[in-house]
Amino acid sequence: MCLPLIFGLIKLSLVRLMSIFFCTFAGMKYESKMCEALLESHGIKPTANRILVVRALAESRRPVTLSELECELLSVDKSSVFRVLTLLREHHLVHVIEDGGDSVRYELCRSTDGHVHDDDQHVHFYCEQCHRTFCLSDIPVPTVDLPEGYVLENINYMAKGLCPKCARKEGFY
Amino acid sequence: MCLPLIFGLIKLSLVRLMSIFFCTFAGMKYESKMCEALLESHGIKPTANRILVVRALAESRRPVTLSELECELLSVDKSSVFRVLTLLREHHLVHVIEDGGDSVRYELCRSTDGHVHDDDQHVHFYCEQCHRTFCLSDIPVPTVDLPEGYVLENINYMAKGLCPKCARKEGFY
DNA sequence: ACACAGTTTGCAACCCAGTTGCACGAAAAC
DNA sequence: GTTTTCGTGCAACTGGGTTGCAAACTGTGT
Repeated sequence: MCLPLIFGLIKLSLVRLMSIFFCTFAGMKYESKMCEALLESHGIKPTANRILVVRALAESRRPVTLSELECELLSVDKSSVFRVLTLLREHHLVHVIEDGGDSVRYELCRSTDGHVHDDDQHVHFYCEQCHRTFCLSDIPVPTVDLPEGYVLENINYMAKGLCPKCARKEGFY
Repeated sequence: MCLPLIFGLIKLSLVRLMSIFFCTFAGMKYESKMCEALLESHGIKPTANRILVVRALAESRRPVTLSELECELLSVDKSSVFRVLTLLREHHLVHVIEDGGDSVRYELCRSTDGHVHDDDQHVHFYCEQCHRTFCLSDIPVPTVDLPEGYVLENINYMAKGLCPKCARKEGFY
């Protein structure tokens, strides 16, 4: 499982320096600057780790788990990734989605105002065969009328079944 | 936390015998017989533990976690509860819902046919203040049109925010 | 009633994502 | 330059979930 043990051994600050180097290298610089700006606009000091985490989140097309981030960002310790994610969550820069797999997934909020409500709440799909979670970005979450008294904060809409690839494998089409 | 350590010490077969005794006592008998029938109708042999678990699920107005069941059914070991739940899930007698709390919750399916699709998929509400999960039984889950190729199995619709009681406490009303 | 095979159960141990305490190092404030 | 605060890595812990195994139970044939 992503060989954290092996790679853990070569988690040297060298790797970290390289990450920083690459950030300021060629086309990546802009990306990194954007992440920095994003962090600052949410009132978070843009440290190296935080930028890396935000960049990884921004670059991934799917919501990711803590351990996926850990594997991708070899230079950053799991606990640091966790703390960054917690911080981002508190500042409404990421939201979590639960797909019923073994761990929760994090996704960058696409909201423009960046505050309590996230105006990009879309439907997700969890494939019970390959255990991947898909963003159905153009399908907004349908709302319901809650009974009197409930105060809605957000909605987790998770459709489950077979993704197109697995459905084909199973002979559905 | 529900003192499992203390009570674990008095988990004697005496307790179990008493449970069985109470099941066949007065008004409880019918309840227990119903659970038995429910199990049998789904092709599951109705053992004492299974009946207890189903009964606990049936009696609870909210979806419950593994550990809640464990605390309630002192006579039954955690692993047995887990295995019963797994079995019930395989036979589509219970479904799981994820409220984003620390553990998943189990709920009896109200479907009449008892097969793959559950015709009682309703909305749930998770209170971020008191961490309770409510069944909004009369609100059916709204459906969406999935893109071509996806095969839908079921939907987890979890609204989050403040429950009426907590909303009042927070001065919303 | 008895032996036997298969099922169910409790116990203990394990797994692993998530979380926390702590001490070191970097950055900011003075 | 010194002090204070903040951020980080490391290691250990937590707790829900899961599994292996042996004992207890159930049902069947004799």
